[in-house]
Amino acid sequence: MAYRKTERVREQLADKRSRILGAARQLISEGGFNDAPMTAIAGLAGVATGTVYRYFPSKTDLLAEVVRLASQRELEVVAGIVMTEGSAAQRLSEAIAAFAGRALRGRRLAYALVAEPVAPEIDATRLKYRRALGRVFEAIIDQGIRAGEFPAQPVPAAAACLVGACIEGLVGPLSPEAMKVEDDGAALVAAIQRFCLRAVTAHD
Amino acid sequence: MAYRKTERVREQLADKRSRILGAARQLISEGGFNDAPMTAIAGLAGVATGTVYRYFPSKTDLLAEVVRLASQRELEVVAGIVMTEGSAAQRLSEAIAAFAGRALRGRRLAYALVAEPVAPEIDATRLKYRRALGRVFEAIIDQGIRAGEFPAQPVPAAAACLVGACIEGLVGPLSPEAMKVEDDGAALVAAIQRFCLRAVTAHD
DNA sequence: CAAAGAAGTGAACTTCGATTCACTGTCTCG
DNA sequence: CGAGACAGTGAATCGAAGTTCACTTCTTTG
Repeated sequence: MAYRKTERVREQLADKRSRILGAARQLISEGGFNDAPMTAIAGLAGVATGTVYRYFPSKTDLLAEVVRLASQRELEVVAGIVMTEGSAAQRLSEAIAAFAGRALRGRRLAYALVAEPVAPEIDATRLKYRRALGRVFEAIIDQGIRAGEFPAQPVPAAAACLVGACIEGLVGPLSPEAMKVEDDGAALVAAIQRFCLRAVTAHD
Repeated sequence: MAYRKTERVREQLADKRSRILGAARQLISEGGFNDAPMTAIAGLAGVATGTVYRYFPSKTDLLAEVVRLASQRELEVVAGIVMTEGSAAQRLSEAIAAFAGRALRGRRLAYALVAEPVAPEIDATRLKYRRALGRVFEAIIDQGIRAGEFPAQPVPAAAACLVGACIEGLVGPLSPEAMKVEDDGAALVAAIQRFCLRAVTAHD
């Protein structure tokens, strides 16, 4: 009589959930948040609109989850680098290269993740990610100062500036309008890298 | 028979136009774009909703004009500094201080101007302003390099990084959530200033 | 297999704010 | 003044999503 979910069903549900998330992510990657209405997401995922609401209480929740997952991934990559061996300068350099490089590869999504207009509630998730990225930079700067590699400096402010320099250095090329020009990604990343290193390593 | 606008009428019209712009600007300054629906703008300006459409073809146009005017003003201040006497480093320092200081004073508006979620069309206007700010920085860096003050460096990238550093260094404190904490504005501006100067003046 | 419970459906509903427009008020000029 | 033209009004309209829900389809269990 009672209906117990079997393991197979449980998997199908999890599957469908990630299909929906994947569809949303793809639409956002291609056309930004504006090109991801519920009907389109549902359509791409191969389910009816109503079904989406069995998995996510609202569109905001769904989008926030997409942002959270994508951001989390980026953060992990950068944070992983902080833990490696090497001088602070080296690791900072690598972290920036990783962040910028990945952003350049997945341009549209990166733009949505860091810069595109969205609802405040989703923006909060995005902001959290920025802060986390900031903390990663803070950690490296802190280590650099203590190791005598970097001069003393206000760490949170410097970290925020680093985040900003990376993002804006990319948002120019990232922004939808500018995306037509196929610029030299490697050179751009290198320029940003050097800019950031000079900023934290130089003495006033 | 014909109806020629007299000078007085012409003035009244221009007046009403700027009253509407002012109302929109005020609402945006207080609560961001979301707190500025047409009815509220019209109400604050003391006209009917329909009247607004005699002055602006659409809400987008109205908001874009507000952004344009506000941005223009900021740009003028910064650009004015480039033209003054003094070393490139000095002027860069002053330009940053002016930009950051003004932004900190008019926080909510500054946030709306640089970071708040908006319609793509308005975003384009905002982007234009960022680019213009970038060009100002480019000019200073260029002069610094030619004067031998700064080392050679990719100028557009460096300028973009400067813009980003300034904005992000502020958006942390600017963002609506963080606005409760009353931090030390002067210290923050000083930190950003030094960060930026180190970045452009130091040798690799 | 039949019943019960869960998942899926998508058309209809709701909301919300931009935009319109038929009408009224105001001004210029002969 | 009176006609013609412009300005102002705000309730009604419209459009665009997000969300709901009565109904269908599928899955499990006795």
